[in-house]
Amino acid sequence: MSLLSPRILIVEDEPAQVEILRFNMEQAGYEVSVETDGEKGVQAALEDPPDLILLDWMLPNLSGIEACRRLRKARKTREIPIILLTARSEERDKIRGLDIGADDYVTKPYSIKELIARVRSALRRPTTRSTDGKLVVGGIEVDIETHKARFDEKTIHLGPTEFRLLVVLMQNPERVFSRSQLLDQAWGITAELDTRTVDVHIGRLRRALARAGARNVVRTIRGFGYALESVSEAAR
Amino acid sequence: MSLLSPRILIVEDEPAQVEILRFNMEQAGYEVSVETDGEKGVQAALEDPPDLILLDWMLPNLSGIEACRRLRKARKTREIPIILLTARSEERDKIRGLDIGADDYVTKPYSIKELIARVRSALRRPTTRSTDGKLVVGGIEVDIETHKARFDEKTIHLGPTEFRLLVVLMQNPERVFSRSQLLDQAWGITAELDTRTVDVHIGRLRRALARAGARNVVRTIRGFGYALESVSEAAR
DNA sequence: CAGATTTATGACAGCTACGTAACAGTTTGA
DNA sequence: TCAAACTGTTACGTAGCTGTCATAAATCTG
Repeated sequence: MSLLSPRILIVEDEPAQVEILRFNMEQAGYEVSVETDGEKGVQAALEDPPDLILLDWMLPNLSGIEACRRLRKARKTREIPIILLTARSEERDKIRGLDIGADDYVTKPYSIKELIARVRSALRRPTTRSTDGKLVVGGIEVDIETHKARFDEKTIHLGPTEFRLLVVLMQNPERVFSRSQLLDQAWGITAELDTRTVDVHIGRLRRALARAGARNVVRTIRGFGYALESVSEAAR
Repeated sequence: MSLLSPRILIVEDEPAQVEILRFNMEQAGYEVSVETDGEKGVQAALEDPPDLILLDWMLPNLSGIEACRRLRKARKTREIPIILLTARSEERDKIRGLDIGADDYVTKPYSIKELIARVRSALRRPTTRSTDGKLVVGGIEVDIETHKARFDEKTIHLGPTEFRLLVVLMQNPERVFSRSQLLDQAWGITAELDTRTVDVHIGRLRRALARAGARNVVRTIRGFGYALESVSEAAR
């Protein structure tokens, strides 16, 4: 998910509806973009994938159902939660939407409160937003889902920041990260911290790893930053 | 279970709901039959026992709760998983639903995806209910049907909320849940509560577990949330 | 080698997230 | 009906995490 507020793409042709949706979603703290037909909606989603899509059922150019199907086919948009907006009179059709992979649907007239609740819930759903799975690099094992880190069967105890730092490094073993890049990825874009702070946390991470027996794992690249040693030179 | 696709009996009086449910269940690969009141529902289930029953709470003729009770009494239907569908305003009733022996409940408005997931999960349970209608993690045993929890032969006394919380955690041992996710799952997606409320209930759950001798079961992940420890790490 | 530059580390004050008790408002069950 | 049980919120103490700085150590440069 974006580090800032989640981005929602609204695909809806009726201007009045658009305004209602836009207003409420913005109120709820989301960043909103709008497309007014199915074709453009799919295009926009492919070019710059949002975190969630609110998709009207009846659309000019490309029906909601077809748009939905296309979004599910493309890799870039496959995982994005889609909530269908359908009118009551379109009852029968709307149902079919779920079959093609919408996450949820809401019937008009809908309660804004309910819609927001569903949006929030969809964004939180772990199944959609899964970077999970285990990361294994040079004897170190990190499981994001259970939030556990181990080396050689021994649990590595890490603070929140150290954990995020380790995850970032492990997602790209061997790759060199500058201090600013690490700040971006492990702290968030908005962090305005002294880059020296990274040093300190790298130090703390190293100590935690050492306590579990993993040494020489985080490599210092003088003048550039840090990287993870993917081949365990510690196992010597 | 039937040799062909599992058969689901839907007992629900609102036509719109029926259509949504029927369509989605058929899409998910189940064979569907429908009854529109409690009396007929029980009859149909007795005559030709389905593999699972989706039971609306508010029904003409015979309330969901009563239907549920009758289904649990009859030998032919005793083993059939029942999922209760309840509206949010009927919140407190739903709790009673679990007492009567429903396997699970879903509050409206529910996400279709979630409902399907629960149906699948209920059907996945082997027919040997004695072992698998129960959740067992690290010495703790929870029986959703009877609404009872035990640790080491000792009964754990839990309030309704604590019980739901424990069930959610036990359905995914080790997995880390954020406070919001726990609110979604144990309270419902429309719940608008302070996330700190979760802390308090976790505390209550811990105390209840401790009274039965189960310690260090609920792990705190600072900055993230909570998870269930599947292997007792009492050694600390 | 000396001086310059960069990194490692210990110390520390401030802060945040967590655990818990207390409480008032409800619900439940006898 | 009343007593007991349950719920969500608040307040407060505390452990542990965070970011900064000062200083030591390492590395580079000429």
